[in-house]
Amino acid sequence: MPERESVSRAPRRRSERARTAVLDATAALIEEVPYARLTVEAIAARAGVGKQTIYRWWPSRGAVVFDALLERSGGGDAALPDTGDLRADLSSFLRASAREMTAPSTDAFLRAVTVEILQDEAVALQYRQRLLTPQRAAVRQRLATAYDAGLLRDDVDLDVLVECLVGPVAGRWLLGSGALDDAYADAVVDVALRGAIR
Amino acid sequence: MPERESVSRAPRRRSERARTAVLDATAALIEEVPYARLTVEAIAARAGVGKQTIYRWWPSRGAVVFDALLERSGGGDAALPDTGDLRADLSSFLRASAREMTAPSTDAFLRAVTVEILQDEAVALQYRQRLLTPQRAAVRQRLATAYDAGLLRDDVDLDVLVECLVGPVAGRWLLGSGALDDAYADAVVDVALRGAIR
Amino acid sequence: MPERESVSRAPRRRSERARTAVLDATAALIEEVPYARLTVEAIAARAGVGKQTIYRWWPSRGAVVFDALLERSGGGDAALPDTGDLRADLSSFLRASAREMTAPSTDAFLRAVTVEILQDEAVALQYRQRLLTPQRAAVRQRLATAYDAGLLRDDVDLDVLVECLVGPVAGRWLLGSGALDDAYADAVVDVALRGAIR
Amino acid sequence: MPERESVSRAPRRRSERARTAVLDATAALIEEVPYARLTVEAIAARAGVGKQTIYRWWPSRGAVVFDALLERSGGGDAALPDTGDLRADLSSFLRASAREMTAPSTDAFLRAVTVEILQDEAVALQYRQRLLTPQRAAVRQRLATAYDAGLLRDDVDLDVLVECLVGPVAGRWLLGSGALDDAYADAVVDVALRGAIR
DNA sequence: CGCTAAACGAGACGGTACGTCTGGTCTTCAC
DNA sequence: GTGAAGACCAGACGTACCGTCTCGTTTAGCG
Repeated sequence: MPERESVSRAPRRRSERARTAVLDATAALIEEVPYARLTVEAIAARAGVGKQTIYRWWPSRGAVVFDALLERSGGGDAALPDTGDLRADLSSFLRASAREMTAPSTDAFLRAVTVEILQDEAVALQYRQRLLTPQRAAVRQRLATAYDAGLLRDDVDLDVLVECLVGPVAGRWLLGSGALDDAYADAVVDVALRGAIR
Repeated sequence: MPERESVSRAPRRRSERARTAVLDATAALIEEVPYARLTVEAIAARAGVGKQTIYRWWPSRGAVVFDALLERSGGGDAALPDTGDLRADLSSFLRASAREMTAPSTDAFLRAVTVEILQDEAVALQYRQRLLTPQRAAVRQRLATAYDAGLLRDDVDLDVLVECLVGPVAGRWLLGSGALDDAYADAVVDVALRGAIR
Repeated sequence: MPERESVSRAPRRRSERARTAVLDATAALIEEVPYARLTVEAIAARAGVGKQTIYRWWPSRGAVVFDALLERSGGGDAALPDTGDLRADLSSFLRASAREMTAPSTDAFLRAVTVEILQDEAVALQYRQRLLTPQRAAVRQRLATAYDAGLLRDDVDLDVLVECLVGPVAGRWLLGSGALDDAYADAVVDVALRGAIR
Repeated sequence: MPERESVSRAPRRRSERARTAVLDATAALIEEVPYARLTVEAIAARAGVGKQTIYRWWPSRGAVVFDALLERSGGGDAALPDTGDLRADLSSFLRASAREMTAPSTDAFLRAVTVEILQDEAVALQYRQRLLTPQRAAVRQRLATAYDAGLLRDDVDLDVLVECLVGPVAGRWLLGSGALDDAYADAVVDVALRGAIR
């Protein structure tokens, strides 16, 4: 079992101090400056680190940013609670997601990572594997429970259902096409769930 | 009624030749080079135009790219056809959208514009007003017809319904989390529509 | 006999107002901004004239500057006074020249024109013909009078003598290698004249 | 005793290779293109150096050009030979100077530096200190020897005498007002010296 | 416990592109 | 039909960062 997993290369005699300083500086700067102006030099300066130390361990700015997001999200693979009330569980999850996404700090981070995802397939892959998949698996798990309990239609595709819940919220966040509030979260749950329950 | 509306500034004695050359060059380059390496200098060179001519009429690279997309999308406010079969109409729309998004040319353009949307609220606003809103209005119109015909539940929010159709598809495109094929389009229509019909 | 002579092209139906405005603006700007930053655009703007009007009548910035100097110097071909005292006449001439050259306004103008002379043979030629030669002729004339009166050695070359008077003063102005005061003017006259008188 | 002194800033961990390449490229270009079209970019390109490397160590194009001249002139503080014949020594010095100034390569360099001297007092100061003063001191030294030997008049100012020798030659070079040949050099020596000897 | 190799901070380097400024030309419109 | 206004193509300006490459200086692990 590898001790550290990330987009950065394998450490040999790596300074944990430097690594942490870089990721912290990155997190701080992401919230302070527009992402287009977030430079590796600024990260290095803020972290009190040589540029080479960054380029030694990360292949690109995007990788640093992604690692910073990883560090921040921790495991993130917390399963959805199961109160027995599917609609309520989904609603509280989607409400929490929406709330989180609109927090300035998360918003800035997410924008940065999304920009990288759009331009670098390697980051996109990492994002899917290490953040997206676990998150969706958690939702899917809750739905699977309901499915096994016979609450959902036989012909429903759980993966599609997950995306029908998460997609609209992500869309609003990305495009700013409307308020990302509890009401919206619930409305999405309503539509998706009504289309799935037996 | 203004003759030309875009994110570029109001023209005074502007060269249409230069304007067109810039947008064409931009469209061509977007498909040829990774967006991160699409430079204003390259656009100017390709267009046979001075850099100043670009900076005179557009505030940023993002604005040029957005204008190029506008030019490309033309009106784009084509209404959805109404064959009387709501499910079929939505399905064919979503299938077409998915197919369009995966075309390399559109994909590259969309990635570029999305990157700008994420980093420049002015572009995001323009995108919403001039592309997103008309497109969604078209879908909404088709749904409204069905609603008026009493096919949909009384309590359904048409705007949310639109997003439940479009959001998941956009999500897959953005994150590459699965195939963007006809089957997926239909599955989304199934879930969304089953949750909306009376 | 041409009506106007200068480095500018031949007039056809030229606006005297524009011509004067350009030369005045040039003179004003030469004193206000470092010559390296004196742009044709600035002259045009200051003169309330289109750039094309300048380029239509003058081949280069240097030509404008030179014309402005011409306008300023007027004829300039005033002969040296002849009080009968050669040394006194030369001294007062050289003193006046030195004083003139150190006046900020003349200094700036002279620097500008010298820069052009160094880089544009056409300007250099015009300068020699229209300003330098008349000035030196005036000095030479005074020396010739003395020569004819038998005051100077037979073998003296009057042209060289003129340059031995003017050269050192010009050198000090150009290089700032010492004070350009009356004492220096007199000292130069002393050396040159003592080497020339019988 | 500092190892290198110039208008460039103090080196810290400067690349001698880059420094030399820049000065060599500058020297080459000065002879090839009119000074007005000598750009920093061209120097950088020719030297195989980044523009920033030039701007890091020199404050302006003029400073680079001056440094290139310094490099070229080497010490330059060679004393005048003393054959015992003052007139001959001065004559050969002035003839050599005149010949040197008319060599295309030196001429181009000198024009460039003079343009800078006229527009940048910092360059003018450096020129006086590092090139003009040593050169004049050499001439003055030869004159002083003659003075101490009682060959010159008591009341002669050696500095003025130096300028009466050098000034006319410089004037002809600057203005192109006549041939810069041996005859002229001798004529100037004649006038100046005849005005100075006892 | 001292050697040695690496990782480190610093920052110069060759480059690329930025956004601005100006040169000189060409076009439009008012007088 | 000239001249002001100013857009146009071109290209240099001086700056900001890129990613690479020395520099000496820690620092960690092995021998």
